[in-house]
Amino acid sequence: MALHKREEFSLKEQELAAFAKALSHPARISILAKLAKRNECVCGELVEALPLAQSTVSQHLKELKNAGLIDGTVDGPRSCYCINWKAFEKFMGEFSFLFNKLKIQNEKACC
Amino acid sequence: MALHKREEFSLKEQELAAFAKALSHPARISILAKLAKRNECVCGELVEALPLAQSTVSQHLKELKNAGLIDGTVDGPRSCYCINWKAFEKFMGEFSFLFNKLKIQNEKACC
DNA sequence: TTTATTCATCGTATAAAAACGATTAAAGAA
DNA sequence: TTCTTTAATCGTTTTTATACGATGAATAAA
Repeated sequence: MALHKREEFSLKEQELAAFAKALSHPARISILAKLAKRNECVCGELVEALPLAQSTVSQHLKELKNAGLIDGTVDGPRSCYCINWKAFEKFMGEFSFLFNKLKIQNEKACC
Repeated sequence: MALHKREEFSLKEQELAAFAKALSHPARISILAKLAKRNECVCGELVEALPLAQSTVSQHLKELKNAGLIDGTVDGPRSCYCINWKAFEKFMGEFSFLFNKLKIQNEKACC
């Protein structure tokens, strides 16, 4: 019985988990890094640079887009993607808030 | 054919993805947050605080431990867990390096 | 108009994750 | 020793993720 229970957690927890999930595959990390460096930007370039089929890359791009981490624009027959820095900063900030802040208060070992 | 291709990416990309994967479930976010706040620390307390069965919580703890994000100590019949801040900082730093640094250079929109 | 090119989507197959109950192992209490 | 408590592990089921080829839609070129 695998009734998933994601909904039974707080919205903040679900949001952070969803963000992390978008980053949880090396292909998506690689895509984001390439977009950050601006070497590749168009879908076809990403396909060439990755060891995956075109349909698979397209699928990963869709997941990143659904998570709000990238934006896509249609440029004729091509699709161009770029990082949504605002979303990225938001999530990184929330992780820092949730953990780093508390870290300072609880530097000593626990058990 | 789902021959997974995680190995075909760089080690750094695989490491970051593995870190993100550990954070990709709200239950694990919740566990980490509780450990950070030090309200709960012992496995049994976490089980009470979460809407999951004991075996499921134990499984999530194991994943966090395998990812190096928490440490566990046996205390008699109990198990006590705490966050590995060093690992946490390492990964957060790498994400910042990979994205935030480049962000400064490429503030303008892409496409 | 016809033909390529580019990419998203669909359908499908396999692998991994998530969840639980049952069992096991180890420590403490009776 | 026997019983209880605590938590890890095992086995199983269901859901989700990953990956690809094939198809389709839209633009550009011939």
